[in-house]
Amino acid sequence: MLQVSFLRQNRDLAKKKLAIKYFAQPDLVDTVIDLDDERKQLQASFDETQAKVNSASKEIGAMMAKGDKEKAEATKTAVGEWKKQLEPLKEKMAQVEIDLQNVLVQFPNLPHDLVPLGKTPEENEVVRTGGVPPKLHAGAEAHWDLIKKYNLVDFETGAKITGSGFPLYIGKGAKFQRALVQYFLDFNTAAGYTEYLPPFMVNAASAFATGQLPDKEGQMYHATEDDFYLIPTAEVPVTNVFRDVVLKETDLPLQMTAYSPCFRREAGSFGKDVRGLNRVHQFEKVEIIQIVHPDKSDEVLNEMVAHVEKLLVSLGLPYRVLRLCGGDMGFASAITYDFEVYSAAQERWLEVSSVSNFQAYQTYRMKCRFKDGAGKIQFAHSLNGSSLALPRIFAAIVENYQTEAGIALPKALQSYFGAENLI
RNA sequence: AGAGAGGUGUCCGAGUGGUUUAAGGAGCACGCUUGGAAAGCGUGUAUACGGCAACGUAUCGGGGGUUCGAAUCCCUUCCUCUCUGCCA
Repeated sequence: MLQVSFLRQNRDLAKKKLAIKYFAQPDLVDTVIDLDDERKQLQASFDETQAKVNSASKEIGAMMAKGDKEKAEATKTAVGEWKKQLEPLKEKMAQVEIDLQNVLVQFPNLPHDLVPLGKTPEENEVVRTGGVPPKLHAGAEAHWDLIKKYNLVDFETGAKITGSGFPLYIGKGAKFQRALVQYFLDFNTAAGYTEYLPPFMVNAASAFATGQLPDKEGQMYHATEDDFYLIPTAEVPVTNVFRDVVLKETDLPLQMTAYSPCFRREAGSFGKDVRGLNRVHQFEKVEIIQIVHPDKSDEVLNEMVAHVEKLLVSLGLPYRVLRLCGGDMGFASAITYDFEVYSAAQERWLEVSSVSNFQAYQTYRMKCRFKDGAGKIQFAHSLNGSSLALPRIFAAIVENYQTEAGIALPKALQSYFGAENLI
C-alpha cells in the first residue's frame, strides 16, 4: 500500500510512475489527497468536541463527589448536546476513512527507477544469460512424455482424486521432489537463511497484508467455512510473522526460507503453457524472504538474485535473468527479476523463480516497523524470491538430463536423491 | 467438540463505574553518587492520527452496545490455559 504522505509530497512523480505500470486511473492520486484533507478536517472538529465532552464528564464526577447534584445534571444536558453533534461527525469520518482505504488499496506499488518501460513479457529486459543448453540425442522427448514413460507423475489419477492440475507424483518422481526440497533448503540455510515451516492456510488479515487481497481474491482457494485461504506461496505466512511488529534495528536483516506447497486457482489462464508440469494448481516451492533496512533493500535484492543464480548454476541448467518491464510486474513489487531455465526439449524458456523488492509496500500494509538508532519508527522493506519452484525445475532437469538410457542428475542432487541417475 | 478460567504497557502485575492522568515492581536509558563497579537517589521509558507547538483524540485481544463518564457492566468474536471427549 502506498503512503498518503508520499503521494501528497510526490503527486506528479507518483502519477508518472503509476503510468509505467499501466495503472488506469492516475487521477485517483488526487482523490486520495482530497479524501485525506477531508479526513483531517473531520478529525479536527471531532477531537475538539470530544475534548469538551471528556473534560465535562470529569467535572461531573467531581460535582457528584461534592454532592452538587443539580449542577451535575445541568452539565449532563450540555454534554448531551455535544454528543448529538458528535454522532454525524463520527459516521462521516468512518465513511471517509473507508473510502480512503478503498482507493488506497487499488494502487499498485510504484516501479523502481531501473524498471524498463514496456507492457508485455516480450519487453522484459534480458539482464544476462548463463549455462549452455545441452545437445540432446535424436528423439529427445518433452517432460510430459518422459514422466509418463518412466511413471514419475500421474496427472490422470491426480485429476481423479482432486481435479486437473493436481499432479500425483509416484515412486522416483515423488522422491525426487523430496530431494529437491531438501537440497534447496540446505542451500538457503547455508547462506544464512533461517528455516520456517509455516501454516499452509492463512486468515484474511494475512492475505491482505502481503497484497493477495483484494487484488488476487479469485486466485486463491478459499475455505469459506473458516474463512481461511490456501497459501499461493510461503511468502504469505512467513512475511506475516512480522505483521504488527516493531523490530529493533539490530534485528535486521531478517532472512527466512520456507518450503510449502502452493495452491493457485490460475483462473483465466486457459490453454497456453498448461501442458505437463508447466502450470498446475498445486506445486512445491522453497521461498526466500528478507526483511531489511530501507537503505539496504537495493543491495539485498542483488544478493538474492545472485543467490538464486548460484543455485541454478549448481543444477547445471541453462538460464537467463530478466528484469521485468512495468507492465509485466506484479502488483506489490517495485522491481522484479525473473529467472527462466531453458527447456531443451520444449525449446522454450520456463519461469522458475521471481525475485522482488516490495520496498515498504507490504510492510506499510502490515505495519512491520523497526526502531532506528535515533529511536524513530520506520517501515522496513520486504523482499522475496523463489529458490526454487519445483515443477518447472523438475521438468527442465528431466528434459535436459535425458539420455537414451534414462535420466541423469546434476552432481549436486545425487547425494540428496541417493543415486547418480534419476532413471 | 463440551465445561471452566483467563487475555492489562518491554516484562511481571494491581485494578468490578468517576483525581486511573492505568498503582506497584522488574528491565532498559540518561544523570547524580563512586577510584571503578554494585547498591542508593533522581529523571525518563507504548503506538497511531491531528497540530508549527502547547496540546488534543484514540487504543487495556478485536468489533459493537449501555452511560454524562467504561480496563471495569452487557453482547459478539478471536486467542491462551485447565479438565473431559475425539483423534494423527
